[in-house]
Amino acid sequence: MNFRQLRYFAAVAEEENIGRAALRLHISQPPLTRQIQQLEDELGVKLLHRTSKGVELTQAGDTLYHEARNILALTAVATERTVKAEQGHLGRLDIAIFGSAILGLIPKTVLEFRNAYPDVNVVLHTMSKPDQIKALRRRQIDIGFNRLLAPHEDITTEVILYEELVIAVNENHPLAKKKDLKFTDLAGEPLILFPSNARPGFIDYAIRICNDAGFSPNITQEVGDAVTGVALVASGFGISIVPRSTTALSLPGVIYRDFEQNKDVAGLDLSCIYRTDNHSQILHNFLQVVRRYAAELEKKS
Amino acid sequence: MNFRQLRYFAAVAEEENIGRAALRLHISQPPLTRQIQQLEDELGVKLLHRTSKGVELTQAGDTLYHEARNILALTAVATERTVKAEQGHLGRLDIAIFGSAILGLIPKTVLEFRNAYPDVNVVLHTMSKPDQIKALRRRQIDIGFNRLLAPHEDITTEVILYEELVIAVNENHPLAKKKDLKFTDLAGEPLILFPSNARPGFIDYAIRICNDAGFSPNITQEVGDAVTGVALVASGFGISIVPRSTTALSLPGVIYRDFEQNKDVAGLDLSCIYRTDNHSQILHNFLQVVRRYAAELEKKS
DNA sequence: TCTATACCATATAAAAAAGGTATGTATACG
DNA sequence: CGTATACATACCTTTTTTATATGGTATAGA
Repeated sequence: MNFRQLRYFAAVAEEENIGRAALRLHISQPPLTRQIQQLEDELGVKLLHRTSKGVELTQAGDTLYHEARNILALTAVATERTVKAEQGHLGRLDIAIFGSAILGLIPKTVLEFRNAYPDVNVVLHTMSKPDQIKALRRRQIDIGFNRLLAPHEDITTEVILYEELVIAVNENHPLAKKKDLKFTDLAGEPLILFPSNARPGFIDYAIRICNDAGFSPNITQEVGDAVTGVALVASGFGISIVPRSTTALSLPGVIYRDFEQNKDVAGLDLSCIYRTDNHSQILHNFLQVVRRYAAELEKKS
Repeated sequence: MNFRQLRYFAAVAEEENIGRAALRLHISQPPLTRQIQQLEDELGVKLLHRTSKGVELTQAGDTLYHEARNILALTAVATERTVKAEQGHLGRLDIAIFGSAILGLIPKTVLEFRNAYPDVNVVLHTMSKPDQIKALRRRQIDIGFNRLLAPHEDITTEVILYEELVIAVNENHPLAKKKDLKFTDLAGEPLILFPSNARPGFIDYAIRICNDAGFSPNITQEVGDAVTGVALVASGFGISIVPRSTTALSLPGVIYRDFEQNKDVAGLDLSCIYRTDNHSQILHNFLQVVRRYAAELEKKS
């Protein structure tokens, strides 16, 4: 059995007349007769009653006709889906994010991507930095988002955006009133930093930039994620340095303040990582959405 | 696209190696390479990444692989179902019955047929005699059951069984005590007959056989079906003549009595009708079940 | 760095399949 | 009783598919 025979048979079934079906198929009548005969021989089943005015389906023929329509329709869908898959409109994208990355760019990007590519199944995984690298190599994820990423041989690191650091203080804290906030004003202040569960991370980076500024930070608390950290600021446990995207999280009593001459204060990257040898069109499409969205953010600021 | 290409591609996808797949398919490697290339060209889609150790599926290739498996499986099922349909194991059978035929042979036959041919969809239609003929001609039904059928040119009438007539009387009625019941004993008795909604029917037949016996029947009541008729007998409205199969219906106060020398009293056929040109295997299989069951009944009596 | 090996790709000739034309056969219809 | 219509068959041509032989490329090991 082959597609041609099914296609031919469906035409004959619909026309109930071999000659007319042949006309419709743009072939002559004898080859069509032969193809139907071959189909019957191969199945060992009479599909048509030959009458003087044409043919009519036997019960077996009727059954096969419905099956054939089904198969032919499915085949059309199959090619369609294959082409869609090639264009990155169909498939699956596994994205790794880190805890506090739920804020800001990532959720909006993912949302936009899902709208643009509704047939791509997007799966989000929360993963630490080293786990993201491992999962990429194991091909468990296609792309990961993180900060302060070290370069790897087989993995491309692409900086999506650079975020300035801002300070989160309780509204009752003296620094909340002070203008022209400088980085060195943090000396001696009780610092709350996150995340504490991925090393090397923001904390190590914060220590380094404090040292560069000429003082040792007084880290009183390490927490796992931004929400907890800012919550502690709200409760008056101390102050915190956070990337600007965290300001999307507004808690009562918490005030975010820019540093004076922010350009001089070191900022923080948000990067994504993916296997350099991953030429998936889906990944490519997703990266385009990310880049476009990041460029928009850049323009606004 | 054709089945061969899908079959070949599925093998390549599973082996991840064209040479090995060719071995499995019992063809040499170059034609397989070419078939895959043609498939790719036709779809305009790269299905495989060629590597040094073999091939691996692209996202499009993976998509097509799953579709291909689906189509191939469906095709196998299609041939299976077509053969089953030819053997009368798959399809639909529309049966027409008349009101009181719910008793006796028909339900048991249908049940047995459904057990033997579970993939045949049996649909029962309640229909009067002329409607059955019409529905047969319109191919709305495949077979009808009825009594006292006139012959038709295009329709085969097959007597399934011949039922003797018995009398249904109330236990308090004088005839209930009388032995050696003769047909002429019915003269003057109030008769309840059915069905009243299909002419010519049993009623006309009853009038005729009474006339033949030398008296005019005293028909006091015509009702639509056996259940109502026998219920009236139970209530003492009169007596009734019924085919023996009706005795399956036992109501309090109703006694069924045979006629003496029953052979002489005319009986009643139960026949089935079907289009003479209907060579459906399903119908054939159903008729076999009916005949076997009728033969069993015959043997018992 | 060279060679052996294991792949996939290409070229060509033979075999198989599909298509076309002409003709045959059966049935309905005027 | 001939004509028209529809499917079947015979025979030849064209296209498609396969196998064999050969070439090219990347990897592994000496």
